[in-house]
Amino acid sequence: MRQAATIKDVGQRAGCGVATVSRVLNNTGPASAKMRERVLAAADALDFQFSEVGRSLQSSTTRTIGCVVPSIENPVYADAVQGAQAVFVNAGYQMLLTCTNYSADAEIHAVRTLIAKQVDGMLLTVGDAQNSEGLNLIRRRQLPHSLLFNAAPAGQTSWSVDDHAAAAAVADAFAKNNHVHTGFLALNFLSSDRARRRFEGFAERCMQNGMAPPALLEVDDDGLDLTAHLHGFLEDHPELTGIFASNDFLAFAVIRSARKLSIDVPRDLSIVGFDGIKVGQMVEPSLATIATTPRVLGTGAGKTVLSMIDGSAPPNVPQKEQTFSFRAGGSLAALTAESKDDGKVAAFPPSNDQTRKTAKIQQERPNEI
Amino acid sequence: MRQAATIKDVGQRAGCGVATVSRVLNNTGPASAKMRERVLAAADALDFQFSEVGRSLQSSTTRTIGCVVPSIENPVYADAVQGAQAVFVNAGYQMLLTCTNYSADAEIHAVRTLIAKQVDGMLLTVGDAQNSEGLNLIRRRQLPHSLLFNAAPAGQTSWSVDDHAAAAAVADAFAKNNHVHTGFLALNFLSSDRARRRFEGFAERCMQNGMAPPALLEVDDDGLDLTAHLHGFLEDHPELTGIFASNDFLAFAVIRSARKLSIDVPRDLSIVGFDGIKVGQMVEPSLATIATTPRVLGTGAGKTVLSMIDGSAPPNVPQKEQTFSFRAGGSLAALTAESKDDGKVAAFPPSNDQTRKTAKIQQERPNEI
DNA sequence: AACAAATATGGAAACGTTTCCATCGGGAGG
DNA sequence: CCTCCCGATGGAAACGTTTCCATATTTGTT
Repeated sequence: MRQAATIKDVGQRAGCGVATVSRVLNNTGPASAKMRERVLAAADALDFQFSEVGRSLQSSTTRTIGCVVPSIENPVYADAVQGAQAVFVNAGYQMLLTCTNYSADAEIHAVRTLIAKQVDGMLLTVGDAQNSEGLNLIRRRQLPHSLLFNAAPAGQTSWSVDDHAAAAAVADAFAKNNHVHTGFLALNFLSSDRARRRFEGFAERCMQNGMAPPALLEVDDDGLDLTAHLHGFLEDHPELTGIFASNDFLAFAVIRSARKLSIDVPRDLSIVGFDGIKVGQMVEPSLATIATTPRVLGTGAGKTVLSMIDGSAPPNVPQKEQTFSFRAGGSLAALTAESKDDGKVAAFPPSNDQTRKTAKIQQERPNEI
Repeated sequence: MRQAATIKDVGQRAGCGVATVSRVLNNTGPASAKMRERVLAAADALDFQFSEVGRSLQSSTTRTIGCVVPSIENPVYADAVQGAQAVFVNAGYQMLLTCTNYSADAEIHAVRTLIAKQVDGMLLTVGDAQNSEGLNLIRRRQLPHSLLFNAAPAGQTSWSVDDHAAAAAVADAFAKNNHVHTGFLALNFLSSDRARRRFEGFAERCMQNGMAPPALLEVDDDGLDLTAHLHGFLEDHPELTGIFASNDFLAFAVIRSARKLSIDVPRDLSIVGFDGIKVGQMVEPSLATIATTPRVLGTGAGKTVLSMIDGSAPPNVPQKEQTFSFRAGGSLAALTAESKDDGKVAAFPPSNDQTRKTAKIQQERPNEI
């Protein structure tokens, strides 16, 4: 039993040729009743299962789809991946998953390996869709694929959030609440075209709304403690009343750092996130954010790939405007006319002193109950 | 270029046999300088890549490892899976991922498919390790594998949190804070041996600590609104001062529902979670919980499987006691002697009556912010 | 009863590799 | 100059399937 049984073993035990075994077990072609029974019995006795690799070789199809995403620690990707995976199993496909950790090297390496493994299709989120070696390889090979969370280059299908428009909606939300001086906070700004699109959309609409151009704060470390960064940022830009974080985790990190710095959210500083992860609605203050539907995107992209494989009609990608919605939350508050006028001063009114002291103490013993 | 080139095509173009091509491209066996050059050129011109399925058939090895987990929407699994995946790529393996959504059917189906795909090993979190059809199949086939987040049956390796002891630590934390009447909240209680072990460990230690046996609240729907459940639960058990939620999301959901019911956390009700997801430390109040290290478990389990495959020495599994640690947080507060004495009355002092009324009203409009 | 037609069955090729083995050529040592 | 060896090379088998084709067996029709 150590070595798995092959179709040959079954044939031998059933006293017939391999062709017959194949026909019986696959229910393809004719077979007499007794033969059928003998084969079934033999297969059962030997715990026989067809080897997919033998099949793949002969059919030049692997019923496997490759999936490449930056990281599933981010629930946005996790949800999308899980949605796609569900679509795949339903259609009898398995999913080979690779996380690149936002590394272009890992990306191209993953694509190469998946191509060598002869995946029937591919689902991927690349760092930069305009300039991805892996993506080029896939195109050259004409492998069925769909992009996910990347803006589609002309004539390509892609399931993604309209980052540009969504970021513009954030600018509008700030404007509606009388904010003028805002900042944009990004992680992996260089290795992610998504963060860049969000910044562009945000900055553009800020201008259109007559707001100041947003200040850009880029952080590179993955640790969650932004306190020092935030402190420096606010010192450099004392007029800031709101920060747009390029994802919800970053937004949470800012809120926490603000708390440590005795800056009240939203009274002293408003925060808006991006993605709409579910904990955002469970905490106090709730997080104002762009709500997205990663699962929908994942299943859609999965179905697209499958349709390219079997030639069926692809699902319709959602209208750009339907890929997101602004979700109000307690972390974004309106600036009063007064505080709007003199900005920073209003942000730290005298009555705050008590608060600040308490906060300092907490900062020194952060893990205390 | 539509059909990928094979080694035969390369041989033809280079004017040599396939054996030579194989030797040159794999750097195995001798070859003259000119031959080497011609083969390399041909391979390059044809964009040649070896087909892994051909290789797999001949080597009866796929360099693929199967991974079966309930869901990567839970960051605990997501982290573990990503950790394992990183270990695998490093060793030149790819990972086939399947999420079962806590379904036993999906579990056995996934295992079967992965076996048919001839994975070299398997990493899995099953619903019930004592009674898993898939696990039995794997054992019968003597496939290298490791469990993850399941308690190991005798003599088996498993990378998991000591749920029992961790839950006991929660009971201790409640005891230290003078709580006597607690509840245990679980999702998927029936389909997850983890939740059951946590309940047992918790209940046992509660007894040992002279506390009341914990009340069990089981919810089955996946929606995040527990308000109605919580309300009913507290009505049935008015003496409750603390709730142990079997994971952090559930804990957040309880806190949110409590907020809707105008029950202050931690003053009126203490909450402790399980898992230690990172947002828990970013919110206010911070979440008291059992901190775990899913990534460590994932990488460990991954390495274990690899070691079983190549026969090398397996990594040491951590001591049971080192698989978790209690993390204090603002959601767990000490009961004052007074409130401890007369329980319920103190938890809902007269001044709270107003509160309770408000709560009822809010309950009728559960999704309001 | 004999023959046609249909049904059952097995042999063998093909899919893309690796690897064993045989062959072929040439240089060194006698 | 003849052997002996060693490096370079190609042929072919094997891995586990499916499927085409040929053959053998049954059934049905006159």
